[in-house]
Amino acid sequence: MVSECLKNHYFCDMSNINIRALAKELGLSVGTVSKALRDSHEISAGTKKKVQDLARKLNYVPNPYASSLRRRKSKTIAVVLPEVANSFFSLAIDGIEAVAQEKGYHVLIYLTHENLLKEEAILQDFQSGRVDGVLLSVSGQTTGIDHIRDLFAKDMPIVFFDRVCEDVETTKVITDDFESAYKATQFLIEKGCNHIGFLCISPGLSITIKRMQGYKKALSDHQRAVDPSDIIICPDDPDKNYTTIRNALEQEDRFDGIIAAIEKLSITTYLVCKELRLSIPGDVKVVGFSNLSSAAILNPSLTTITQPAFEMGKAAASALFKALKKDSSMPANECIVIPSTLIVRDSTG
Amino acid sequence: MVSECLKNHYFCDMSNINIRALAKELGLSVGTVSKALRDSHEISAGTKKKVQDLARKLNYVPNPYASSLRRRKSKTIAVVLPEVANSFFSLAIDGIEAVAQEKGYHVLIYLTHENLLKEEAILQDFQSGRVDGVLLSVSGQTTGIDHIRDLFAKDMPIVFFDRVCEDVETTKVITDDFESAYKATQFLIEKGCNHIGFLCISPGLSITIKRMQGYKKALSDHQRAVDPSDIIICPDDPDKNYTTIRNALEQEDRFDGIIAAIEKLSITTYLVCKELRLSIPGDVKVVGFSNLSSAAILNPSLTTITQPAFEMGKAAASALFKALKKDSSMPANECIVIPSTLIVRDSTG
DNA sequence: CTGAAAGCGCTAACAA
DNA sequence: TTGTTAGCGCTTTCAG
Repeated sequence: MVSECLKNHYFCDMSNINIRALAKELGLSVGTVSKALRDSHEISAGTKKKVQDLARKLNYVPNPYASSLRRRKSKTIAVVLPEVANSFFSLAIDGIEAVAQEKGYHVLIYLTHENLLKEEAILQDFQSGRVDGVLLSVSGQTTGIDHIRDLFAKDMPIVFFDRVCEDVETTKVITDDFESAYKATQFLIEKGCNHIGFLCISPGLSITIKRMQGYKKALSDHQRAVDPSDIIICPDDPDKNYTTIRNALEQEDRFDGIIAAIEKLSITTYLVCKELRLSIPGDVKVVGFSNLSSAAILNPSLTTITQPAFEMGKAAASALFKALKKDSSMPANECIVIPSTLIVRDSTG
Repeated sequence: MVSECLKNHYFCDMSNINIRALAKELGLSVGTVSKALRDSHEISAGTKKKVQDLARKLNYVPNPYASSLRRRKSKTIAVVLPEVANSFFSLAIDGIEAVAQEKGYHVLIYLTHENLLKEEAILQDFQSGRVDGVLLSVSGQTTGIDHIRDLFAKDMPIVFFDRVCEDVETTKVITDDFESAYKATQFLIEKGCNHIGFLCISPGLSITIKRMQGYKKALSDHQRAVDPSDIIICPDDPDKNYTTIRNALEQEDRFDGIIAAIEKLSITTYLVCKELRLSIPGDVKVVGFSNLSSAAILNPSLTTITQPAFEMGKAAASALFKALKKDSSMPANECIVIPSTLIVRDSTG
């Protein structure tokens, strides 16, 4: 029977029910109760049941911070991203969260807004042991990797996804950026394009480099000259990149084919073409790296290289949890490649 | 000078530098160091400087869990959402994160996937004190609110945004759903529509109800009968809601105007119209509640009611932090309404 | 202004 | 199988 004392306590502030209260109530020690709650094999079935029943009855919820402090494990991972208002990252988060929820982990989210200083500050904080592992897609400004190495050197498991750093020896989940860009470029060549532009944003990013390489390789494999001025590096600002793309398309010898290496650049390209009354695909054919759910109903529908965002999120999270399980072991130094799909629609004729 | 002992320790595992190590090194007590680090007024400027300098030099990072355990504050908030692969919620997270980062708070993210059981489990966990406050946008299945009340009753500050529960006396950040739907409906009437359909998903949701009321009121204010069968409740499944909408548009007396109360239903409507060779806006005019960045380049461009998602996220987070600052006080029982904008484009002729 | 000491709630040796 | 105890690292009285 529940004592008066405890009852009152219970009605006053349920959240103050702790292991000690349960122990006192049952005439057991805190150690026994702790083990019973964790379903330890060294506790008798009867005791376990009594403890668990009372815990449920009193709505006992363990204090995660006490547990984390003691066990040096937080059951929490961090996801560090450039931004979230972007279909790729949104879907990736969905995938990550699905796996984390299944494993009973909590997910802290941090946005760098493509700012290296923020990224550094965020990773620095993880030295505190706030999280057990990190899923990271680096900012567009991230060239140096000291801040990542620092954290990694202290045995923090880090798994990269999409925007990776080759130089850190850990698991990286990526899509086949080189091949996709190659395929897209080749496709535009086959469709008769003679002057194919490559639009990108952060030129230092792994994905940008790979995509650019795929683009260049496809051109040279098809006996096309690679003109550096066909690679347009846009500023990461909606208005400015509108101007940049507009300038490019106002040239005498403008592109008749465009590869937009980033989702938002496809949209800007469409807007510029509308403004300049250039027909897609008549005057310019467009392929975009994109996960837009609305790609099919754009005007015209957009040919995309669609990345397996959800799967990449899941794969990254799974790789991290694999490392966390056999604890004190770091993620394998491997690259998991999940292929993208070229979905042909009307923007390429 | 740093002692040999500490030096070795330092090189082995930086993260094990704690307050005690700093204290020992400086010949101070842990209490003094703790206060110096928190810039307490009861510590001399000289001592503070010495402590802070050493902390920086040794790259000391405080253990957040020890601090949380002791202070019963986690400096962490939770964001509980139905999903994230959705432009509204993505933008809202951006807004929330911006405020949280500024205030030095951490953000845990949880997705309910529109599932009430998950929502209950997630909120139940918060009883542990894992977070200092909760930003919540309820699932489509959430009709009962006992799980929310339970948490709220234990003094957990909760701020609702977008999908709110009227019955919980706390801050709610919403947009003017009734007025927006009214405006959209009126606009379609003015454009000559005689048979306006209202497409929605979760009929129990505050936003759905308000939008539906706005739709009905506009109809009756313009002497139109409100036919319940003009309100189409779609299942929350891409394939099924395609079928539902298709059925509706295959009727003899099909709609000549549609209000899509949810972003994804606009996209489905477009796909169905394409399939059935119905012209937008010729045969059917469409207005969608949507934050799609691609709305302007759809075929045809989509007239939208665009919600101030980012601002709503910021406002909700700000309201929560306001309550957290003057601690032990709960968020005001008020409704912050941030208006949406009707952006007229080609889908309404 | 600084130090000593008592915990926050939980876990994990080690004893019994 | 259960109990005892010593902390995890930090904060916060209260004394000095």
